[in-house]
Amino acid sequence: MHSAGVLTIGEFARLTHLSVRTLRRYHDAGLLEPARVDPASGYRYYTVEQIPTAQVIHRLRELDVPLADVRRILDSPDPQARGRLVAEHLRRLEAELDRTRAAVASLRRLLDPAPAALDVELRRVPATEVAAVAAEVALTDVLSWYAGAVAELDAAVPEPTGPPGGLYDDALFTAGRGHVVVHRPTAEPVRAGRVRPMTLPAVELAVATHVGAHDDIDVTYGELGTWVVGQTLAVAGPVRETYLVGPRDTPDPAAWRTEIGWPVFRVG
Amino acid sequence: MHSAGVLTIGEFARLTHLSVRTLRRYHDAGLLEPARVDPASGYRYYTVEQIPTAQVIHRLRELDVPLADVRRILDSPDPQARGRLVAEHLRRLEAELDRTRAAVASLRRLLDPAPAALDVELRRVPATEVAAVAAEVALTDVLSWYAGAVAELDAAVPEPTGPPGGLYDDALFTAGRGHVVVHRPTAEPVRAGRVRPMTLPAVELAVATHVGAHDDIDVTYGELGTWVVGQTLAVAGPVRETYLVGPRDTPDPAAWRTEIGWPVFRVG
DNA sequence: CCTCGACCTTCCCCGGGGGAGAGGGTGCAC
DNA sequence: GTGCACCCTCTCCCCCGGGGAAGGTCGAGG
Repeated sequence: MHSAGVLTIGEFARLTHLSVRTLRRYHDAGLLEPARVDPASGYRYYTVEQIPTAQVIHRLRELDVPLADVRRILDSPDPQARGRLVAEHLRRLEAELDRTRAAVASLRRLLDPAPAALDVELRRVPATEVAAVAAEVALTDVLSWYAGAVAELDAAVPEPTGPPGGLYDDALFTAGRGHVVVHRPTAEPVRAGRVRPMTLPAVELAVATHVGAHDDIDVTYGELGTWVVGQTLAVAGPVRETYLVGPRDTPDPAAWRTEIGWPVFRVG
Repeated sequence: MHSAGVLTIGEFARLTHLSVRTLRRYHDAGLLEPARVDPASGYRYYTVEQIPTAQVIHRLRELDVPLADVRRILDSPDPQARGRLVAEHLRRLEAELDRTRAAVASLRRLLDPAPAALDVELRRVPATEVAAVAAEVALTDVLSWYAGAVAELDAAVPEPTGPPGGLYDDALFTAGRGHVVVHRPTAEPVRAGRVRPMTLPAVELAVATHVGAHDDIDVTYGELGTWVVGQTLAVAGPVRETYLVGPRDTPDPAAWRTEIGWPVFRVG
């Protein structure tokens, strides 16, 4: 069984620096079909022409591309489609890198004692008429969903009477998905596309303003919660955020200001 | 049960944006002990003072720090020790980022058609006397092990008669760990520390030279293997690498030259 | 023919959770 | 008193990309 260019799985493994185990798995997953499988013995035979494919798979796996996506990339017929899929994964890597950087920065701030006290205000808010887009959203999708919803909202609301805001169900954070509303206050009811008129009920809010990008926002949530509990109050979602200064206003995250309003009620 | 500052697990989850499930898991793992556990009901009670700890854990998990390491970080008493552990993880992240960058660059090269043909030479090599450091090494540790071994070797060998080289067992790549030897040719036997005299046996080698950093080296291995198979030869490890130009010579990876010699034998 | 290595399949394990469901206790409002 | 939201424990199963081991079969060489 040594015709020229035909390799057993072990030889192929040595030439590609993949393990035999991994090659079998790639076969089962439909990623790298052996050139021939002996029907009697089940032996897998590979050819040298498959080495470059194996190397591409190897690189994609080093980039943590899931096997299913690797298959899609390899199956896409023309190089352009392939390039698009790869580029999309690279964008995903970039985004993850941004998140990592943000977590590192936030961790440094958490470990350095940052005693800056938070201003918290108790505010009674009347019922408000808004134009809103609402949906059940997963936590991982909330940023992209928000981008689309706010764009549609901006297009539909000609003269908003205040900055945009959002309502976030507790379950979004504790269960990973929940009801989310993005809204802008309006004088007239607006109904277009996904946009619907909506009345935000009157509530009593504990309000604090978060300064900076949102990577740290749970810290402000924690401080706000600490204050609320210290006042013998309790929180009762959904929480309201108001984007006083956001990416629409300035590209510098350090200048962003987000008002967090947590509905409270008295305990005991 | 609503004394000021004491929270049920659900309330604590809302304040920290962690799931109830995860908080229970962190308790079981000894990461975040509730301030009080009711012996009758088993209810976990947390205090607002624990919020910052929960946030640090959250950040570390965002950085993929394993729970066991998170525990070590939290358990380390003084802030300096903590900072060291965190810094160590950040270094690990940096290293991974480097690997990711290398994989991206290599992937681009693989997807662009790079037809540059490889020069392969069949060479009969006589037995050679060398000074060597050998060990059983895991693939993940090979770079750091190599750095230490080559430093010791350089210190022990006053007048090497050629560039440094390495021997790598097949199992290193296919099983993740294997026998590795780093050596330099010498006129006189050298024995110091881990350094031992050794005779490299005479073999017939298929030799190719890899140009550039080692992130791509498996591509050259694949091309060399393709050539060998095309000559109706077969490879038989361990493979030999000779570092003609390496990091010791120039910091520019593009100028590095690594000779790869694969022992071959005739088939059929 | 026998042995040995290479190959085959199948099953369990890892980590850090998510999800579901059973079976029961707790605390608060109506 | 009753409903209901919340909490408890416990048990299984799932995700992913492998690693490892068990036990069987194949092929080549002496």
